Amino acid sequence: MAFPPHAFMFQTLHEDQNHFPSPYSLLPCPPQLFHGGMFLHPSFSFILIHVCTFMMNKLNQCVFSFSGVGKSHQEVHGHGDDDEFSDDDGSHGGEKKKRLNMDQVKALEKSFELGNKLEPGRKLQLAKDLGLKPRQIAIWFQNRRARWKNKQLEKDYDALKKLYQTAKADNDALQAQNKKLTGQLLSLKTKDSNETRIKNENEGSWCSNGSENNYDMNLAIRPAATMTQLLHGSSKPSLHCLKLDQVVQQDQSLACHMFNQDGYEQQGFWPWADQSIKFPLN
DNA sequence: CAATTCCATTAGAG
DNA sequence: CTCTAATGGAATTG
Repeated sequence: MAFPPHAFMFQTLHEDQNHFPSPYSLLPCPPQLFHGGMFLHPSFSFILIHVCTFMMNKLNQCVFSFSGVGKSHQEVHGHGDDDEFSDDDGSHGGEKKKRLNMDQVKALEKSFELGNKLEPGRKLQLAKDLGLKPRQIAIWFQNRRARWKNKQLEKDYDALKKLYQTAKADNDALQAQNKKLTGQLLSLKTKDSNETRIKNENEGSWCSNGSENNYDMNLAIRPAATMTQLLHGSSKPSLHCLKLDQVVQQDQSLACHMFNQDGYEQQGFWPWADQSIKFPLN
């Protein structure tokens, strides 16, 4: 069998729903019971449904209760209820889809607020109170849960969007600050190198004079280079012999290490975070 | 394993 | 068009 008999029967009916009432709202028993699980020729199914529909229309005029009907496909899939085939809402054979009225929706909404899961007892009570089939109550709750979930997703999305925008604004501010500080650093280095050159021209090479006094003095007037030494833990006098481009290169790499590629400060990079080390900017 | 719920989808009403 | 009642298969639950 290429497809289940039930599916075939439903398809046959579904395509003709303009002419015939919805099969599941009419069948007094599940499709399987009509053909006992055997494949039916389309025309045979068709005739059976006609007969069934006719019988149901007749039956719908009477009071009936199917308490002893066997488990249907619908029931297995939660689509069946004990009064599945009653016509409590006054519609005729389910030929037209009918929207629930305001009072029914109000009552269902109220019940949904109490709990979005529908217990069997509540389902039956609601169905009785609102003049609907229990199946309709179950479907309404199912669809209502789906709507609630969609709303919730939208809310979550909005909340995440706000968080992102806040984080982005913070990041932009930090990037701007980073750029500003890098600029300041660069100007300090330029100033420093100019002063060093002038000093060298006036006094000759201080590199040959390795006295501690000179070293201390240079610490005071070469903040950028000094910072590099402090951060790299180097106090060797030989550093003083660095050429200008070497100093710039070193401090540029320092600036790069201070922040990662995204402009975020590298955690644990700043040594003075714990030791309150300060260095002169001017 | 039966009942229930979820999910994607269809189709009718407005 | 949108909204929602309804379907049916898959997944979950007890």
